[in-house]
Amino acid sequence: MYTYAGIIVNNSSVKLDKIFTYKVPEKLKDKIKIGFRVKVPFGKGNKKVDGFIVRLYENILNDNKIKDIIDFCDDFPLFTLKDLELIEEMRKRYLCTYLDCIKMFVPRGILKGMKDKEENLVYTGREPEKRFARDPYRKIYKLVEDENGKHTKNFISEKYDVSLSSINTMIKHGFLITGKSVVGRYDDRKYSRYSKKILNREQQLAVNKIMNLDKSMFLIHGVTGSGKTEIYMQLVEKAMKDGMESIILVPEIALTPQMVERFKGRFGKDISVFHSKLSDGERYDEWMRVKRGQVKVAIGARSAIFLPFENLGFIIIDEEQEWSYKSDSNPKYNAREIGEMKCRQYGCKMVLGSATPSIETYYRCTRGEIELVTLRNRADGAAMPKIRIVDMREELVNNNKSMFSRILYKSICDRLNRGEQVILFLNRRGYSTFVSCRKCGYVFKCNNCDISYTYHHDIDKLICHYCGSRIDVPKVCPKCGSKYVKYFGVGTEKIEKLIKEKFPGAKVLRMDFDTTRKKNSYEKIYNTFKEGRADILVGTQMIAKGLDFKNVTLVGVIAADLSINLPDFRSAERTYELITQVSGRAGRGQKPGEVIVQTYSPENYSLKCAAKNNYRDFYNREIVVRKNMNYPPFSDILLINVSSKNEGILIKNIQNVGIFLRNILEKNDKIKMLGPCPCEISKIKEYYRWKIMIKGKISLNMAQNIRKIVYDLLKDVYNDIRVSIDINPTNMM
DNA sequence: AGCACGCCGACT
DNA sequence: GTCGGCGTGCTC
Repeated sequence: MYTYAGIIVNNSSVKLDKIFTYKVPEKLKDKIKIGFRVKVPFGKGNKKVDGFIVRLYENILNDNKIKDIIDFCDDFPLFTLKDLELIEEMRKRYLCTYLDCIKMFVPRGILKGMKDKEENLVYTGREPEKRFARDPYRKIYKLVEDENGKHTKNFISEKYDVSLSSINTMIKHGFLITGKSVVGRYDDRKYSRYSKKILNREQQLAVNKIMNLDKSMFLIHGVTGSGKTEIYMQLVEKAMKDGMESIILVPEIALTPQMVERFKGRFGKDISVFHSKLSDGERYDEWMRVKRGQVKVAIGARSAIFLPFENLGFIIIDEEQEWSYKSDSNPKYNAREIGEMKCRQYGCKMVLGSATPSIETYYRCTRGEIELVTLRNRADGAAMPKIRIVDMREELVNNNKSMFSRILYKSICDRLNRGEQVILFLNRRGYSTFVSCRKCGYVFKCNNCDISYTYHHDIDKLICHYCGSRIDVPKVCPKCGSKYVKYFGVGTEKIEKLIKEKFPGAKVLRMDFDTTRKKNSYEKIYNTFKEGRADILVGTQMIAKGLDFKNVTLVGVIAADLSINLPDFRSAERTYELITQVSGRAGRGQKPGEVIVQTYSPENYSLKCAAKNNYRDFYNREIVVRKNMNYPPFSDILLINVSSKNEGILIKNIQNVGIFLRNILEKNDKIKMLGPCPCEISKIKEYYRWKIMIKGKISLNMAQNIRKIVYDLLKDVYNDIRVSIDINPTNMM
């Protein structure tokens, strides 16, 4: 019998991140368990707040000051003992609060007091008689009889165009009966069957290896189009036959209708789909379906890793290198790492898949921690596209100052003549990426951010891509008054315009943040291009992944240098990935594909290796760089970011934190501290930003200490300074 | 985070 | 002599 319980209060303050002890009243004693949400009196006013049970004690040392739990909030615990283990581990590892972690395991709907959705459904009663034995009553009675207890009266009235008042009359006389029942909020429309495919030899070997080898982690390294999805599906199916459940994680962007269709088409009602567009209610329902054991498979973005399965067989993470698996708000978890923790807990297998694995994961393969499974061929036997690197410096020498190399220009002409489609990729939206004065060099910058304005031609305004502020285009330089205001740098909008000028006969579409803002505009552009109603698609990052157009035979990368030159140790890895991914958009049908990559640094090894489609070569070069520079996977990086509207207070305090940390870290020669220094983007939305980077083998304890020091030193300026501490962030800026 | 306590100035 | 300003500190 437990008499006392340790509780985490539902209040997100860092200062309340501790376990409070409460007394369990007699009436709850026999039912109390870890994971229950309870109502407790809290604070001087004994305000009723929610709390989560994380400890149970038979006795405690002294119980003065201790208050009683009022009651349970739900009739079942919201998380299990295993979940609690994970919560504790996450709190340590991701340097956040208990509550931050607990919230990942509990759908928001429950905390908001949502319940199952109930509706008054209509059933048949006794048959209409006497003056009611005629239409419309008989007709309505028949309609209801056909789908007894399936619909609400409003639905019937709308669908079959009968009057609501007739239905009400029938209910009044007992010809129809209404009854409350629980209805799902999830979409239960039927999907056309997506039938099982026969695996080729390579795929079959992969499935066998994963099923039979006594290892828990696997990486499927397969070229784009090698049929990884079918492998996942067959693994999941095998697990289902053994009564085991599976989670499949995909990057948010990949949760396209096509992907969902495939999985629903194969697994029907047994699968639950999670994506960021679900409402709280839909999310709640899907979570409950998992909790009640009604679904065996879930596919979703990173947060789906927390679904309450209890009998896991597989955790599958597609495109494992994707940064979107790492959360950028607390808890700053990486779903890959959570997957690994769950694997240990449940003894299940984890399967990572990628055409361009992260350096960290591949390194672990070479060390035998993860079993490598390689797929060398495309499932349908199609050839990989040919990638050509074009040196833009030579174009300049040959007096070609345009954005298009001669070969790209000629290739586009070819495709247009043959009626094939072209994709042009440029990772920058807008028209001109900066505007400056030719006389004094003044660059137009946003007042709220340390970012130059981007000129957008279609609305004829300057826009800040960080805070969204927009201003009219100045006619004269605000600094020197000259009229020589000029536009530099090229974005997708300008590429679209240039293409229209150079190829007046071609139909051009643009897909970027600006053209897909409206609902369904993404699908619209996608379908227009897919159905061949356009010849050239210009786009940003957005078009790099997943899109499958059979008639695209040419992909042009306008400026590969953009991603090469980012101030981030992962820029080479990202460049390799990007080039490989955009290349994957070419030649997906019968006709072979070609890729043209324009750059000013053609000797760059990530480009060269991507062009040869040789991941091993790339990895071997990159891992040496990481080793020499002591970057992950050979070290951890702890990034402390602080921001404030008050630059003076910010600098003074971060300098102080810097001095303290340096003092402590100096003793450890395995750890290096860089900064404090302003971030690359030193101001966003009126907030000045500074950072401290700590690099080396950082133990959990060390990280915990650093966090404590930072929070202690900043506790008096808590209202003025925002702090973020991130272990192994994806974005170094 | 929120709330109470507490110690100062302005006002009935 | 009281009302209310927000600085300080605690919450089982």
